[in-house]
Amino acid sequence: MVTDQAEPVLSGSPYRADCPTRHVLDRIGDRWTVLIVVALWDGSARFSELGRRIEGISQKMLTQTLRGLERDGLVRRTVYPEVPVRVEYGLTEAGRTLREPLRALQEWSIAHLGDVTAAQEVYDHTE
Amino acid sequence: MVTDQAEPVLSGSPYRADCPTRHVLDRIGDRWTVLIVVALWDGSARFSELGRRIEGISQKMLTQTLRGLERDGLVRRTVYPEVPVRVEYGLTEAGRTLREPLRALQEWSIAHLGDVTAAQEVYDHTE
DNA sequence: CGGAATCCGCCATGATACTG
DNA sequence: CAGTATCATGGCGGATTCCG
Repeated sequence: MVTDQAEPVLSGSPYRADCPTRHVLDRIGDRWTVLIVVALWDGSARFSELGRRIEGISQKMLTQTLRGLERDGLVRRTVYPEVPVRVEYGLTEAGRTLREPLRALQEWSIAHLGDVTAAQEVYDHTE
Repeated sequence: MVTDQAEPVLSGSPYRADCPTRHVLDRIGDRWTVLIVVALWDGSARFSELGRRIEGISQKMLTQTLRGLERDGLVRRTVYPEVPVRVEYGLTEAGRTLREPLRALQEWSIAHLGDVTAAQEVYDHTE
C-alpha cells in the first residue's frame, strides 16, 4: 500500500512489490474506484447524480475517490459557473481505456458469481 | 462462458449494492487475492513457495487469503500425507477462468502505469 | 513444513455537521 | 448543489508465539 520497504530481494521474484500490477491494484482496489469508473462509462454525470447511481456511497468517499481518479488522470472535473454551480465528472481518454479490462471483470462477475456463491455454501456446510 | 445479458447491470439503472460486480469486487478487491491467483497461473505451488513468490505477504494473510479462495472454489488445496507434510495449492477450473479478465487488467497496468504516474505528478505540482 | 492463535496499531470508511 | 471539516470506529493486516 504505502509501505514499500527497501528490502533487497532476489531478482527472480516474479511478483515484486513495485510491479505495475501491484501499483494499479493499490489504486483501483479500494471500495469505490471501480464502481465510479463503471458508473461513468456511459457518459458524464453531476456529483449528486453519481451519488444516486452508486448505492451506499457517502458524500465523503465520493469526493475523495473522485479526487484520486482526477489525480490519476482518469476522470475530468468540469465546473460550469452557473447559479447554482454545476459540476460534471467524466472519463478522460485514459479513463476510457480502463473500460475494456473492467468490462471483462464485470462479465466474469455476472457469469461466475453463482458458482462462487454455491461453492461457498458447500464449503461452509461441509467444514 | 458466453455471457448473453442483453442489458448490462449498470446501464441506466442505479448501481445497486447487490449487483454481481459489487460482490466480486468485495471478494477480490483486497490486498492479496489477485496476487495469489496471478502467482498460481503457471501451476500449483506449496505454501512456502507461494510466500516466497509474493513479496511482502505475511504468513497470516497468505493462509487467510488462500482459505477465502478455497471457499470460493477458485483454489484447490491438496495435502500429501508425507513426512514432513506437503501441501499444494492450485487453481481450480473456475479459478482458471479468472485468468483472462485479470490478464487484461495486468496488461492495462503495464501499459498505463506510466501515464498515471505522470498525471499524478502534474496534479501534485499544479494544485 | 504448514499452519493456528493472539495482540494490536493504524487507516480506510462512515456519520454528522457546517459552508459558499 | 457541491462540497469541506471533524470525530468515531471496525477490521485489515503485521508481528509474534505456539503446535502437530
